[in-house]
Amino acid sequence: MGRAPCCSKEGLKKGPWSTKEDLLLTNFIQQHGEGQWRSLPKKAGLLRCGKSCRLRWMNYLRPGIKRGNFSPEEEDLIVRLHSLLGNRWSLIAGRLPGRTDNEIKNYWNTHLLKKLKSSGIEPRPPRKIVTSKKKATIPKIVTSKKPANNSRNKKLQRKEISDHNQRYKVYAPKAIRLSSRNNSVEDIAGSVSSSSGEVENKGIIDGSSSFIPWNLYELRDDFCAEVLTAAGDDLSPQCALPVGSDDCLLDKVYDEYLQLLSENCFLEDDPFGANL
DNA sequence: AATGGACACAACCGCAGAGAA
DNA sequence: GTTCTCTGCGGTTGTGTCCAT
Repeated sequence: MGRAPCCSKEGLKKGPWSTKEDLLLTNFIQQHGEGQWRSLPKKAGLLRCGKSCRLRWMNYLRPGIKRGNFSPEEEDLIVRLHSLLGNRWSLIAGRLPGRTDNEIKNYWNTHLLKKLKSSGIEPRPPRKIVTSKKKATIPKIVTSKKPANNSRNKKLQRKEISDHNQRYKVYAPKAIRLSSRNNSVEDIAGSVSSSSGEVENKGIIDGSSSFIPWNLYELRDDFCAEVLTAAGDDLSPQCALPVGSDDCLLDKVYDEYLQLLSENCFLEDDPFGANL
């Protein structure tokens, strides 16, 4: 059974938002609050899909969104958190006051990755598992930055990737949903631990062998989760810093993080052995 | 001035978890 | 237990801008 589309796409506007649309959305949310995204566009008089409205609000219009250049402290924190958490952008964003996951993700992909690579650092790639215990090389499907702009090609490409993934059982950590409904750090730690266990049983392909500062890329997720849990570090957004909070909070997070690392992430010797 | 490639970032897409029906 | 809707996530794409030629 196919999934119903989030909304009827017919007659809906796509692409960049106009000032007028922004105003309509902002006014509506100020009056009625967030939520009910599906019905919101109609009520607010917008020709947009609810998903698009939500994204626009969350990433751009929401009060307290900090825009512009990332400070060196923020950069550093992102790199460190990424080394611990991987591409869990929402978690990382939760520790950076006023920054959105989308912004951090973009910044990582466009600036930080290059920066790290130019310094000879190869951030840990997404971890993959294989069914065979023997380590294998997974051929990569490379998608060009600007693929042919036709839907048939896109479909073919997706099918290709899907087939590829099925064949090689690419392990991509699931996104952990961060809502008011769930996601205590135990949930996160649990999910990380369990997935790591699976990885351990089935073997790991670890493409990262470059030197990484702070030794963090050598950490295994489960250990990191334990470290964070043991330190009482709740990575859930409930505990995240409020958007638009005082800048000194960033320093606080940073200090807290450094302290955490100094207490737990010594890693002079690899505590996990060399069998990763 | 025109052009084309690289880059940056906003926005879109598909997937999946959670809860309601 | 099943299906559906809402919501949130990460990955990917589209497009505007910059810059070198």
